[in-house]
Amino acid sequence: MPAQRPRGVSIQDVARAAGVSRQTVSNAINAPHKLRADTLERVTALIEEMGYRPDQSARSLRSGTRRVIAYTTPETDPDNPNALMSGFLEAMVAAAGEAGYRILLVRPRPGQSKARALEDVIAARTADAILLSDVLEDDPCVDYLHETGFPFAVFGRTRPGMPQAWVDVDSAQAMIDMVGLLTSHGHRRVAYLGTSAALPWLRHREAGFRIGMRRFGLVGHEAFVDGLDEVMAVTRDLLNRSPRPTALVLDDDWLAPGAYAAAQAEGLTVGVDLAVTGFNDMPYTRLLQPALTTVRLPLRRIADALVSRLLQSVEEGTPPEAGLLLAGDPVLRASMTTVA
Amino acid sequence: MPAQRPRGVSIQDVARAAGVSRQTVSNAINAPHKLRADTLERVTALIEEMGYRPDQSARSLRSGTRRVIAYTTPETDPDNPNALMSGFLEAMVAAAGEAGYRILLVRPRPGQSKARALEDVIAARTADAILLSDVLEDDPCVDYLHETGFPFAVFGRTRPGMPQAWVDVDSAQAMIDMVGLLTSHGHRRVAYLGTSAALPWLRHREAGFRIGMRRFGLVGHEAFVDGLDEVMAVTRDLLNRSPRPTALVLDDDWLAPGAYAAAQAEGLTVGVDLAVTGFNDMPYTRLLQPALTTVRLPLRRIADALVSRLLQSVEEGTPPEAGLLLAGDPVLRASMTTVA
DNA sequence: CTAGGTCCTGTGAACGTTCATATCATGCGC
DNA sequence: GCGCATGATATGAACGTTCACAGGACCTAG
Repeated sequence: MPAQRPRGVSIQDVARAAGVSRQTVSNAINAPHKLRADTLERVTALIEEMGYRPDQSARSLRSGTRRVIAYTTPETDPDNPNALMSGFLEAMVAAAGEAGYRILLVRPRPGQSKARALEDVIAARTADAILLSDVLEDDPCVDYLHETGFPFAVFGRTRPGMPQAWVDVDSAQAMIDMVGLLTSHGHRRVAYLGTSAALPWLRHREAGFRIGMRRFGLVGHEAFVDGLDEVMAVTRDLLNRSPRPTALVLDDDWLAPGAYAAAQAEGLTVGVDLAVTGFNDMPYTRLLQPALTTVRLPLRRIADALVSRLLQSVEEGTPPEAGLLLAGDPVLRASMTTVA
Repeated sequence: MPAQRPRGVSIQDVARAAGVSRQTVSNAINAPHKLRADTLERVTALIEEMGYRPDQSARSLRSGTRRVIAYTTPETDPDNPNALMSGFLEAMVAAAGEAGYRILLVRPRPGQSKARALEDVIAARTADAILLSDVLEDDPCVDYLHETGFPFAVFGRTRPGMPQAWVDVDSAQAMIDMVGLLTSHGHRRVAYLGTSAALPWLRHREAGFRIGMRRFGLVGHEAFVDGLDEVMAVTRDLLNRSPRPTALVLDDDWLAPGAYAAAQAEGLTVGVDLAVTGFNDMPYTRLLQPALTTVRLPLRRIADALVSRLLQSVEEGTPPEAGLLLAGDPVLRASMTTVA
């Protein structure tokens, strides 16, 4: 038998203690301007003293608002761990917190689809809005949320027919900028090592690289790996193509340790004979020797934008008109080199 | 003015449609055995068809149970990013989910103490239980939760006077085992590179290393670094002490990239001339060249144990009698060497 | 002194569920 | 056929809050 946990201080208790009505106490919290200064002070003092906080469930039931954002955590692939998630969540918790919202982590039960898990969240009125990340081009979750009209936002992008409630990094531009950065350091022969997974953001980076190469008139090759094991071999091969590259652009930081080792195996010293750049600014990139030049995602700005879009959808009932692209910040570290 | 979101299907709607009472619908969900087979079938079919889910707030308000575990996310120090958090959270979400609970992320508002944030959670009846991690020896949060008697559990350890509702990795034993592993690979001279931060788990690892060294009769030196910048210099110095070590034990994976570079600077090849071991099995350790031998934390078992302890506290009202130490799994990778 | 406004505060109802309990039907033994 | 137990379903109340509105105090102008 579950132990009966004593209920806490209720609004009625405070009202009685203060000699006012429930509504007055409620107003002290939700609409302080409606109270006379002395009453307000007396009531708030008592609220503080008695440790009263409105019961979240009761408040939600009555007002219909939960002050909760549900986030469906993406399944992490052990082969390509989403080390980003930690930082992204951190930023989201902070941004949501400042707006008075909390993040609830939701995961489909075993055998349950992600869309079904969202259906539960909506039907059980667990959250006011839903946050998605790592969505694919034709993600069924987006379609489902679009149909229901439930407020949501996406870290990533949604396709044209869908609500444009998304915020993303301008990966293509960041790559163009990275090529520009290499150009300004004298590089002319730049190779690209990518991941072959069919993820939209990887394709954006690839496209950006190509645009940058054309724009700055550089030459180079591209190669793609399918898993960790291939990194060494493919990178060594890439470094041996002619013209031999002076810089190696990676589409993700996770390729860096392998690339460093491949360079060393080829007798090249990263940061001296070869420049290497990454993408994402994962925590460990600063630990590498030499530290990796990469693109930092503006996680806090992304989170702020997502929260403001979510709140707009919740409060006004209309999703944002257009997506928002935020610039990535290139971080120059020791893996960059200058070519005479 | 906030748009009025239409309320969803209520228990009354289903009851009317099925021609039964509210209570019967409620029983179909919460106590199916109380219904006659045909009624149950009819009602559940209708529940499914109408997409009815009990309103979480109403249910919580009435029953007093939220099915939510609050987790106060530790502040991540940018200098020592807690890459572990991602994996731990993942495991917690999964473990809690299987028990029908969800994880709510809570963070103190700016200028608010962590204990105060917990007070809010408890007073507002936002969660049934609280999960803490990264607690220090005399963490005020633990004292506070102890006083209030609110159900909680800790990833880490609590000091003797406190409720022993904790689960932790037996870091000391893992270090002893690691020294044993090195011994079995023929190592006799082993150096220890630690982090000087005053964190309990680091001290457990250090103590374990010393016990292991004594037990296996090995010799070696210890050195500690205070920040990233010192790793190179301190490691090189350590490698030059006499007797020159054949293995280097790190107290955390994050030291590995620097240690690798230091070894290289000393003309040593990790995985050939020098064995290096880490702790935590962070995602990037597999990417290093050579891949790092390290200690994997049994995150899923930790999460399961934490959830079962939390539920015990919630349902029976009494915290567990004693803490639980789980063994870490040594992961043998290419950074290990064999000494003749 | 009173009408009419402006604040401020109080009261009943409602949100959707589950608890406690009542009612009803059914089956069984005698 | 009757009393009684058993199991299935229904009813009223309660959880703690906020909404909508009613009421009261106070002030000012006529």
